[in-house]
Amino acid sequence: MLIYNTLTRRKEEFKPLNPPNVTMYMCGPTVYDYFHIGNSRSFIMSDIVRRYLEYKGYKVKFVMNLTDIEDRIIKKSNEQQTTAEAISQFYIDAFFEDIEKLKVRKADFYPKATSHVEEMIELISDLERKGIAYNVDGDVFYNVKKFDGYGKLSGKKIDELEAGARVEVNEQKNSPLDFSLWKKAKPGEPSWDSPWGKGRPGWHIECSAMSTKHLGKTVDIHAGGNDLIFPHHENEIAQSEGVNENQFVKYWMHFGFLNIQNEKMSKSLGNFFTARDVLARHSAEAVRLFFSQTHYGGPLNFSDELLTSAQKGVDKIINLAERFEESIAKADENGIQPEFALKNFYNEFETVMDDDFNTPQAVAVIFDFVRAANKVIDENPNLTKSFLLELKNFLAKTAEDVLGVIHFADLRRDLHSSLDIDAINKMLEEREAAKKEKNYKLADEIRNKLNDLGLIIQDSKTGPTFKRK
RNA sequence: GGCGCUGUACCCAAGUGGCUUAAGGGGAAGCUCUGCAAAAGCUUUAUUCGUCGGUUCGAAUCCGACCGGCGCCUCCA
Repeated sequence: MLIYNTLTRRKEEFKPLNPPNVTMYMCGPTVYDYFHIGNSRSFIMSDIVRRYLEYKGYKVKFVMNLTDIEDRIIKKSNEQQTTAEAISQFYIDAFFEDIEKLKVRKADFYPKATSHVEEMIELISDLERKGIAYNVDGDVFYNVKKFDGYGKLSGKKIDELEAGARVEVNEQKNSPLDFSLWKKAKPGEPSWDSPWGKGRPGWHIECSAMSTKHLGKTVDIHAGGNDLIFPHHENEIAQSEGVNENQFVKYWMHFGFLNIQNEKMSKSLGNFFTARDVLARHSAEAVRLFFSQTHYGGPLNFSDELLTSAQKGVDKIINLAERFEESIAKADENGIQPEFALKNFYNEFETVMDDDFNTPQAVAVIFDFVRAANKVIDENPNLTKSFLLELKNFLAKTAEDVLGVIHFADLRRDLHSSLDIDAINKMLEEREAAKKEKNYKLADEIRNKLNDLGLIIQDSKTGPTFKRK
């Protein structure tokens, strides 16, 4: 399978270090606020990458960091007159709630920055010993010129960056490009003891330290949003490879932005919706299908209309899933087992996903399957149970397990929770009777009543069925 | 200024040299089924891929120029 590697700007054959094991590190949230729907794109797409690797038989160890010490957290804690810890814990809880609602699978481990200060100090000390880091009165900086490969990920050259001159001027730094490894404590800030005095770690150092500690010196995949390429990931490479001679990351993956009216959605521009706001209006499945319908690397515009269209697509898949559930319940092994190119659908799905996770084409394969499956059910009233189960399994393995755009367990729950099935069946029988007497007025009245209960009635050759609106 | 992404139907979007005289979803229109609906199926909806040139037997796909949109270079998924 091929993965586009930001480092080489090419699609490369994916060869993990120790197959079938795969190590994957994803840059997680800074927990100073609820995350927005743009952030969700990275979380969901990395989730899909991880799920597909598992589909392929890899054993993935997936680690996502939680940045729980950072300027914005400190600022908020001062504003609210509480501790940084209280702020970060509040938003960590919120993060897990939202991630669960988005049906993003939990990482194997969520290391917190504040639990790894010791490891970060060690790493900074190593850099200092090697003459790469320098201490200026309690602030420690990374000397960018001491690392030959600086700029290799983002394609930047040190000279040009300096010419750019948008870098903040800090008299203490040797060069404006040098970045903070350790920040000297200011009054009222949380701090830790270190060889350089009280202070707190810089932002970039945490990922180097935690990735190495939990996944080893070389990680197979390191992922994050496009905006992390520079400086964050560039600096991670400088830190980790400055200390360890071996390669820090084999495959760098970066996710495109979610835009609003062609502008990047971001907190600073104020043009964002939180994930929880969006999930109040749309299903997680619609959000996931919406993201899956475009390639992970490019930009994508967000709007409620687009999510509504995605929901229509989800409904189409759900409809088929419900047909499966109903027909499987009724079916046995006395029936027809027609020709069906199931193997081709699997092959197609894998071929396109193997090509750098081409989820839009994978979605297309699923919709092709939906049409073909509907057709075979239409044309054959008595299919065998095993045949139907095989078809259902395709949806379960692709649409559910990999893309997460449908969930069979939710279907059953939706149908059977908080509904008086007996009463509904009784109303349906009355309606059938009315229909037989051609008392359509009464039949429609009953249907309207069921509509008011939130049910959609569908007549079919085998009798009426119902589903939730 | 440097680096990178991007322009395909009414909307979203895949495809990066012949398998595609362009997938899939939404929308729209017609038909089948239906008491009517709904669902599903079938059919139709880009001779054309920002513009202009070039390379090639052959280009949406390669090259050049131009026009337009966006991002990073500062915290940001």
